[in-house]
Amino acid sequence: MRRNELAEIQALPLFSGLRDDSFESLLRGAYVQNFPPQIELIREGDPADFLHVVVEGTVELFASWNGRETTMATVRPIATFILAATIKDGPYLMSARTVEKARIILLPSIDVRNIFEADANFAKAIVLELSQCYRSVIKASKDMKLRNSVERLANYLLKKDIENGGNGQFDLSIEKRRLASYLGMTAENLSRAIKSLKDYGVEIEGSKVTIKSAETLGSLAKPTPLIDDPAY
Amino acid sequence: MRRNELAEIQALPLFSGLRDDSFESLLRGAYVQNFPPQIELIREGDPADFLHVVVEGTVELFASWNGRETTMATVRPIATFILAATIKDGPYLMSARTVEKARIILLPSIDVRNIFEADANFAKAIVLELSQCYRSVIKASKDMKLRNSVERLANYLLKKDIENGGNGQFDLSIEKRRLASYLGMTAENLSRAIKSLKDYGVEIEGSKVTIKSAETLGSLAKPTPLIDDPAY
DNA sequence: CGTGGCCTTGAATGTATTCAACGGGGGTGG
DNA sequence: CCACCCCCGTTGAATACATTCAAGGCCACG
Repeated sequence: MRRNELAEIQALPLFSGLRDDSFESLLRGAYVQNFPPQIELIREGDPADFLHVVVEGTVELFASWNGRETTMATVRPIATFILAATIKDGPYLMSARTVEKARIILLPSIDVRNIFEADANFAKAIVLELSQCYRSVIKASKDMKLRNSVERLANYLLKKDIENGGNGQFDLSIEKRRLASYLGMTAENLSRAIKSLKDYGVEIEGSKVTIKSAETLGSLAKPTPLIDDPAY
Repeated sequence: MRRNELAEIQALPLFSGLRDDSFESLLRGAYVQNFPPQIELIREGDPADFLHVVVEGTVELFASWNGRETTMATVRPIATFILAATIKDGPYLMSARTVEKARIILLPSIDVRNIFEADANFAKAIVLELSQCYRSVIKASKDMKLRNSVERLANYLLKKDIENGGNGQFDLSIEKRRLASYLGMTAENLSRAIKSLKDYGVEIEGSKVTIKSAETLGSLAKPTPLIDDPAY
């Protein structure tokens, strides 16, 4: 494990409050791995042997049933996934695969559970992390159920614009077919959604996005912190 | 508060491990209230002043945006809701209303947070409860995204059948319009879904449900613990 | 006996997916 | 260096799934 990564991990809210001995014993069984794109990391139904921490790259959580598949969430650095399964010692409810190449820390679930039992600070940190995860899923679910595809795209673009300085010009740093999946629609449908946003002053050429008026786009998107603010 | 309720509350996984002094101070600020049907208990966006525990009746969690509304979950005794908002001291992400008349315990969030800080056992119990809530939402989300309305109904009926002894005869103890909302569809659509299940040996007259062959219905429903088992 | 609510049914509409076809750009191999 | 090919993105048409709107039946209740 790289030295600066170690510091970075210890700085994570989830681990920052740990006693030194807890943190050490957690890392003793841990290892880091680099994965190429499109590798399946875990499969739903399997026992949750490791808590995963995404240090670099992007991971997609998805679920399948009866030959169908749907994207549930996207995890970017630095964040954990399948914490709940680890804690409950239950099976994964979702599968995960890398989207871009990714660097991931694997912490044996048994260690996580042991330290959770022994170190009250860790238990508290887990509560906060879990609350965050829970609320993220709720927000994603609201986005999916309450908005149609054009509205989801509009809100996504507004969010990205702000992340990139809010000057109405930024790069879509993601393949369109992945974006489509991320937004819960087909690639074809995304094409049409992009087209229909022209009326609201959105221009997308290749990966270059131009929003002529955030006001106008906002009148369609109607963003709200109760869905769109990750910190809420 | 009724005496037997107090015992019942203390028996909840969430509270059973508490130190006696913690439990007492938690109850000091608590109160119990009876609500008629269709009362709005909390509104999304409001600060999370109380942790709610449903002792009796049914509560629906729902979310709104831009004039639309969708049911997110249904809470039945004995369970808590909005634990995550309470812990994070954040705003509610969902609204809640009673469906049937309900008896609910209200625990001031500030007390919950204080005891969470002071009593490590409580922190652990909260982690388990939160994990449970999280996984429930994931399962509900999978049900919604991976299945169409007929399949959701089929799985619902199979589950209810088992709850009622699994003899293929039971009572739909819920209004159809509510069931429709619970299953994420309109009342009209539920009517049609019921009709289309006739081919699979399902007969619904009024509130009496008859499943001629759980096998046949199962071939359509394809239930899986990764979506349908609440204990998973 | 009337009335209101719940349920059902039909028709029209909307949203999104599927299937098929095509264009263009980047990379590879000749 | 160029031709080829593959993959991504786009577009159109057909289809699937679900909602909306309108109307009518049934039952319980006053």
